[in-house]
Amino acid sequence: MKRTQVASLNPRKLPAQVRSVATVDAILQAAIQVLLADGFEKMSTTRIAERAGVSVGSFYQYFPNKRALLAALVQRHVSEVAARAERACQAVQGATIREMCKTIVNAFIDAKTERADLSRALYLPAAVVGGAAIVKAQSDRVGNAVAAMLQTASDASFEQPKLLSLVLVTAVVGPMQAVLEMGANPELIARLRQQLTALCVGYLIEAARR
Amino acid sequence: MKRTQVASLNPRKLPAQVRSVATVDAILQAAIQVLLADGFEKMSTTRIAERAGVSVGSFYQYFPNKRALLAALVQRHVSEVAARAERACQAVQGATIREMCKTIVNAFIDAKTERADLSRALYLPAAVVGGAAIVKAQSDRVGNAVAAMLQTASDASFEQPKLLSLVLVTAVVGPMQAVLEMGANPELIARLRQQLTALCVGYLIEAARR
Amino acid sequence: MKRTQVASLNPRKLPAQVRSVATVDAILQAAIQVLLADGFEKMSTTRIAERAGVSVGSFYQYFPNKRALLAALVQRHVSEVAARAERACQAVQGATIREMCKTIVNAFIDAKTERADLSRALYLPAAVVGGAAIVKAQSDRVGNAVAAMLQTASDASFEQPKLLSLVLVTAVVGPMQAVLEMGANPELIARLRQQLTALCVGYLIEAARR
Amino acid sequence: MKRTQVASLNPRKLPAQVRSVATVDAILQAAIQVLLADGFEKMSTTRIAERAGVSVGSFYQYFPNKRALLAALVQRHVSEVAARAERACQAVQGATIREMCKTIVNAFIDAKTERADLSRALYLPAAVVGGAAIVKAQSDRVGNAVAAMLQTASDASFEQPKLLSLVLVTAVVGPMQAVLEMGANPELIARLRQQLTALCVGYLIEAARR
DNA sequence: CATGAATGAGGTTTCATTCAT
DNA sequence: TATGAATGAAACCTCATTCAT
Repeated sequence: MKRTQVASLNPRKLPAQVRSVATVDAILQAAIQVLLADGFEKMSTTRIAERAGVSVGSFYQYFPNKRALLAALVQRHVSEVAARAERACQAVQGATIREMCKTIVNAFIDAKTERADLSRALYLPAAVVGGAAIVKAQSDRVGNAVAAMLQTASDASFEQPKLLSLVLVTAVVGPMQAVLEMGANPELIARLRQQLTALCVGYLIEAARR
Repeated sequence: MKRTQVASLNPRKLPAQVRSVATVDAILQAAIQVLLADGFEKMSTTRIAERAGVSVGSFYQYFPNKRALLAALVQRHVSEVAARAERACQAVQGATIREMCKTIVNAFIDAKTERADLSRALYLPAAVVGGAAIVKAQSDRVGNAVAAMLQTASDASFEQPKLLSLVLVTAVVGPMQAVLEMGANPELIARLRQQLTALCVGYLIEAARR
Repeated sequence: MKRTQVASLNPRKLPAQVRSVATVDAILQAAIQVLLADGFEKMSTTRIAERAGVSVGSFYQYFPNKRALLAALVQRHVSEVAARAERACQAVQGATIREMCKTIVNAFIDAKTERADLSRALYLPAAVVGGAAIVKAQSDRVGNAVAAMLQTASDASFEQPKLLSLVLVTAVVGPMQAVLEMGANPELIARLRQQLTALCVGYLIEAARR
Repeated sequence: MKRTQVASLNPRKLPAQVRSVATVDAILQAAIQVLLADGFEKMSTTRIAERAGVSVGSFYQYFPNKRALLAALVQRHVSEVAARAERACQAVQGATIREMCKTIVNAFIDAKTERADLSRALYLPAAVVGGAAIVKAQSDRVGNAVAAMLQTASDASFEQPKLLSLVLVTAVVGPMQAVLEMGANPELIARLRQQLTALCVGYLIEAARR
């Protein structure tokens, strides 16, 4: 992260050829491996390239700088989680509040626990890369999906669906992270599902009441 | 010729003389200034010492390494926020659930917004330093206080106060962070107070119901 | 934020391209120059790289750390002296004891005086780098050659050739070093040749007698 | 060994008072302890002072700089060994060559093995401090004693006793060091006594013959 | 396009030495 | 005299990035 920070984070060129796609993918995979195996501090461009089986030069053919790689990494992960949540939202249109909450909480927990290690490991890269923005974008995306879903609830209606969704989505992350940090044993996860559902349901009821 | 580096994060030497205390304090203050003004990446020990008006040598007289300083910084901040929350909890023993939630949410938001910039800026140091542990410790502390408070609620009783408190405390952080990230304008903060209170109240009611 | 340092003394990368070979060589030469001109204490990696006309980065591309360079330096020197002695031993197979002693003493003195300055200067690096091991290895090598040679002596036979050789080889170093330290004028060197030969011959006769 | 190297190596003041003597001694002892326990690289003035139970300031009251301490350390050790050898020489005036050699070799080996660890550990300090000079001085001292002894030999007479003594004294060190490095087990030491005696006797006979 | 040797600013940390108290 | 906080030059080493081949 030493020299210039000016360069944009967009990929330097669109991988038109098949080989390019493969290379980019190899680099991203290698980055994850290095991150998980050696930690963020040891995650150097050289090491990543080595692990990916390409030269550092090639690395810079596909990413303008290291930040861009980190951003891509975070982007990919976050947006996959978001996509899942989105799908879950669409699947329960028209259901009851409780049904809705149960569904998306489960989707979220499943997505997170499946790649719990990566999730934790990406914490630092996200922070470095200004992940807030990326996370924000995806949160909004999920927020929109949630808002849309809430509008269809069979047993309640809401006045400020946008704000509600934001709170809902961000509130759920903290407890999840905490439990992941505590070691994520199945029994604890199970209780977390109940509690997060209760958190969401309770909030929505309380918010709807006014 | 380098030397081995075991080095705990504990302070290298407890400041005995008056001069020492001043030095340590100057270093901590300078660290915060540098972090806020130049950002985490530029936060080098040299620069901190310079800003503090002491030599690098003095820095290392009191901190075994850079991590230790970061840890101290995070520790100080987090534990002050925790202390506030703790005091708020004790102040509303015996009140209603709604009263309790309103009080601690406000205390939390006040503590965070007062030093909003620092709060945001410490995010990355915390991540680097394994802040999870520090945050966990303080969360537990607040969690205990919250649990104790909940036991005295005049209008409800709870079966798993520990788990409830954990979820409560960690759930509140995300929305706060998100709003801080969005620029923390007063109007938004005001709405956040309502929503977080609703979140907590709703959760507690929902949890008590079973 | 430092990283752990395990780092063996083995070269970090084997120079493949022509350019690399030149770089490594330039570094080794520069190291010797700095050692001789400025002394061991002033022999920093920066200074060496500077003198070699390369960047510090290049230095660390080929040597994992400073110790490794020192080790390489000592290794090269010691093993060249050893090689010479070895060749001398093979050249006088079957001769008389006196002939043998004269030959290897001369070979040893020649090798040492030719690069007398380097020999003296490498004393400290060797000590720092645990040169004992390197020297030991090469001593053994010479010892073996000497032992083999002794077995072919036309006028004597020995019972413990290994032990004899060890003593012989190590005994010869001290007086040599002492004379080097005294300024190594030709007249003194000449007398040293006689005395060391006498030392060796006398020892062998005395040892054979039993 | 950082700053000025100009300052003399002589003690800054003669310890006139008893307390002073005790302090100097404590420092020297502490230095040895640190050297043996932590190694030369970790042997800092601060650590030595700490171990000695005095402040760094006091350290510099008694030694003008670190080199002076090292020099004193080496001096003390080497001169004690020399004194022993000297006494041994005087004790065998008028004896036969073989008797003489046996005696001084034993004296030397005894002195060295008694403090074998210290002997090895002082190797590096000696090199750093220009121990050559110190060792030279003591070697000369021993050389003189040996020369004087040789003059009284009952069964031989020598033409160049000074040169002979120098070679004798320095020749004996190498094998000793080698054996110490190999682990110094008693059986090996015993054989070393024989071999070194043979080395000396053989040399003297050979030298006397001409 | 790929390679990987080269770069060098800059980071962290040590430690001999001084001097105000 | 003793203390130990403070100093700061300088050492080692890393790693994102470039560019000649």
